[in-house]
Amino acid sequence: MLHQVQEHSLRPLTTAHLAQTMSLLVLSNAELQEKVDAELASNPALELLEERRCPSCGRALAIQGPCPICSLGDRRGEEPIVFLSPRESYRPAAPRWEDAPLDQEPIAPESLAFHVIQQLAADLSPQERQLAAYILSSLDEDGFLREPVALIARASRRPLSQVQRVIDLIAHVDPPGLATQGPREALLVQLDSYDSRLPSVELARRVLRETFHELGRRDFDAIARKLNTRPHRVKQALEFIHNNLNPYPGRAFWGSGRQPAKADPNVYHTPDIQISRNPSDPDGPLMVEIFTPVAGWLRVNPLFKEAIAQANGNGSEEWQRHLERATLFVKCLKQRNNTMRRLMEILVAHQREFILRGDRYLKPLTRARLAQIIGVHESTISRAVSHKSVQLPDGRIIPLSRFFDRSLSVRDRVKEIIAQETKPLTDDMISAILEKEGIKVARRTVAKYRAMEGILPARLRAKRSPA
DNA sequence: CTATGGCACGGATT
DNA sequence: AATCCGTGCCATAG
Repeated sequence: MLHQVQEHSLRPLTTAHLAQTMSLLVLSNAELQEKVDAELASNPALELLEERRCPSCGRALAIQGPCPICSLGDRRGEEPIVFLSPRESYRPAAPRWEDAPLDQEPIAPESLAFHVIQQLAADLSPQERQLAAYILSSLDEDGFLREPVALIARASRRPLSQVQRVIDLIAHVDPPGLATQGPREALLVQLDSYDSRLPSVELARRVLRETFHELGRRDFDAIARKLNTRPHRVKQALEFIHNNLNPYPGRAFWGSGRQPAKADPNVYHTPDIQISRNPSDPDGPLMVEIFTPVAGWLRVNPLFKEAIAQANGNGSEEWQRHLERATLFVKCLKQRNNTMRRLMEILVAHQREFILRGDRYLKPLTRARLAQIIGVHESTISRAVSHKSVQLPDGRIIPLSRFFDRSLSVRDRVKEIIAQETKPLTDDMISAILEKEGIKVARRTVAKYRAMEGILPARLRAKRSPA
């Protein structure tokens, strides 16, 4: 029998509680959403309260108490502001282009389409610009072109080859992979910007072309068999894809959108957490929004509780079970939120430079160390970190685990060294340069970093091609 | 002969 | 206990 505890107690009540808290903690927001929906549907003791909005700014609130932004006052400094936030309030309205007329450019500045057209303008004839505008206006929320090319050709009365050419151009400019038919094609297009002489790149291409289905199930062995390679090479190739490519090119740009029906858990589409600058104080505290799966909030229905108390004992076993389950669920959610919140507070405070200035500034920090700081078990942090994605102020969506990437900053430096070289530097030389900067890495390791970033070895880099 | 990639080992991390 | 990661050694391509 559950007994009353204080509202903010973090102490687990029962082993069941502990187990469920853990199981909720690993879940990404999307996964949690399903769980909550299911629970809500099957348990009458659970009640979803209507969402509450901040009276002054209209922002939806996920917690009791005042709006975290409005009650900010004039907080300065670098301590991040971390708060929970119902996803709905953050989803910027997706651009609606479906009604865009063909004969004019219905393109607002700041929009994805504008961004693309800008890059393309010089290479397109006026005719083609119109066509591009039309194509861009037909993209779905993920940035994919679901409409068959032939249809577009007919609608716009242009030759198919021209339509295809424009699509290809669009696909190869900034958010690369835009206007393709789906994640697979998007990834393939993005692969084009890497050199096929790199083994991982070539294998990645084959994986996507020939074994996309198996890829979805992360079945390394099956892929390896089908492609006649070893599983560990497949793993490398997939790692490459995972680290360097984005299957939903449209999302990174305007941030978020509706969850695709079939979410690939290994891929980041819509973030679980969003970090942004405070618009009214860009150099001040960072705002960290941890999305919650429901708008409004969840609680045990007090009427239900009361009804049980009155019906005391007569055949209400099932109700009793519902009640306990609901109480537990709410409690676990609360604890999950709490853990996430504390995690992000420390993490963002510690990695502010990384968040604002880029990969180079990621400071080394292990999950174990963080666990020590917060005072929880390491496995708790591991769970909290896995399956989560974060959107940074610059719009990039990255896995939360990247905050713990030991080699990220060095890899970034390696990239820069190579970008600035006048003649190709060998791995040994790069290793030496790094050593002078106080970074001690073996030559072999430089080679690995290079490969991870999709950079060719020195001798194949002979010709520089300035953009 | 030199630069690089493959493999495997051992220590750290999860 | 399992996995990840940096590194050393060796084979090989250039």
